[in-house]
Amino acid sequence: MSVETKTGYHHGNLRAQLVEAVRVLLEQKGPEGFSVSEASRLAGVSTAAPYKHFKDKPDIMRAVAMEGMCRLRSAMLESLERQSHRSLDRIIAIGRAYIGFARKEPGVFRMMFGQQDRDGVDADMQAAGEAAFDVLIAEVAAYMSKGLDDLDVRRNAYLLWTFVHGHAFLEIDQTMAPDGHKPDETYLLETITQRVLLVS
Amino acid sequence: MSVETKTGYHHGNLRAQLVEAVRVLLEQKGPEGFSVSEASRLAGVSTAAPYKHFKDKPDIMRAVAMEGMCRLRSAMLESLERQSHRSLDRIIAIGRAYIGFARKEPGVFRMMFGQQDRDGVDADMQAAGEAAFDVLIAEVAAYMSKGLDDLDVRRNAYLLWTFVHGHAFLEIDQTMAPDGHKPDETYLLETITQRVLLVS
DNA sequence: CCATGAAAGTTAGTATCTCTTACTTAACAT
DNA sequence: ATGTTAAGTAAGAGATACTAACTTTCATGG
Repeated sequence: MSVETKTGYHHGNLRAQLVEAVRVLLEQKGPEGFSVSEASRLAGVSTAAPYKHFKDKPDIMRAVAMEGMCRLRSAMLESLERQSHRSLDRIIAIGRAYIGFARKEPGVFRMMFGQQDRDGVDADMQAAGEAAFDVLIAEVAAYMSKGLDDLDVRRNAYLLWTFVHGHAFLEIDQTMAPDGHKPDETYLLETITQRVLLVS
Repeated sequence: MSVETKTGYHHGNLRAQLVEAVRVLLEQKGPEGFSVSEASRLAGVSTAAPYKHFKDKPDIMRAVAMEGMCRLRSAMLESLERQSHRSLDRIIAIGRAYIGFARKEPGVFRMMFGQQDRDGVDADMQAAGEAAFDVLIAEVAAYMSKGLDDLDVRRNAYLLWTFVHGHAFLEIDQTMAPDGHKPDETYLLETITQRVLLVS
């Protein structure tokens, strides 16, 4: 968790530690509020050192986003372990994991999605995003007893995803009223899951 | 549309023109890719001039976001003009306007939501966001023949909003597959509107 | 066991950016 | 006319992103 400082001349672990430092700063100060220099100081190296591992600042941000997307997928998978086979609860659990991640690391979460730099998204990032989405697809397919490529499976999974994604964003950007107007999250998850999966 | 340059010593319209210049640059180069200096040059003034109108860079971004939120609300309202009274199509039209705005100005759209700077969102921004949401609330209330503060109205409106918001984001961040997997938008809007409003 | 090449640091420096200070211009109210 | 003040400018401090050129360390083959 803490950012360990280096020992000798060679750091040995700088790349990973920079990503971690940037992650921490991103959450603390927001996307505009921190610098590569600051991350370097946190890691205990000179301000030029990062450029041995990354092309430029966006390249670092991409690495942070990428690592976040992998962790999101892991969290989604993990949430399934405590759920019984083929119940709606499995899908709700995925939604909770997704929203939980956004709440815990809003800075990284936003970075994971707002990334494209000129003509579209990085291919690796897109693959990672699809891998996370595939976790949901698999559960929806299992619940509906249909194949992974079935059109209704993909449609329903996408509907569920848009809902959870939208709620996660509205939750971390507090554009909604301070709370008074916002429905209970459990109610939301159960309702939307039912309306998407039980009606069709 | 174009950024007119100033005439005399006093610009006369600098504040508005800076907001416009930043808006253009934001769409062209992304949130990290432009500077206040650049916007100043676009407007034909010195790089110090903006600070007569804005406290700092985040203050400018806030103004851009604010102006965007007002335009979004206008677009939502406008979309209703062509719809007959009390039909589901009115709600679909609002969704289309919302998604259309995001697609047309993804940079501003992201800025409108990812704004909070330390302890929450600017109060004005929050009010503007709620004003936009209120357009949807009013239509849902009318469709359901219930009051604006009815719990079911607010729940359903929020469900619809999360869906459209999530879809808008996934659309502009192209985290999904290039198109192949993405369901048709008209299908999505109609389906979700029906499942939220017809089932309950 | 040593030489050598590459990986991964460093220092120093450039161009640019944000924002401040002190000064200047012009518009307007009285 | 004149004084006040809003809204510009110029100059500069401090920080940043990134590059170039140099240095240290490690790993590896002869």
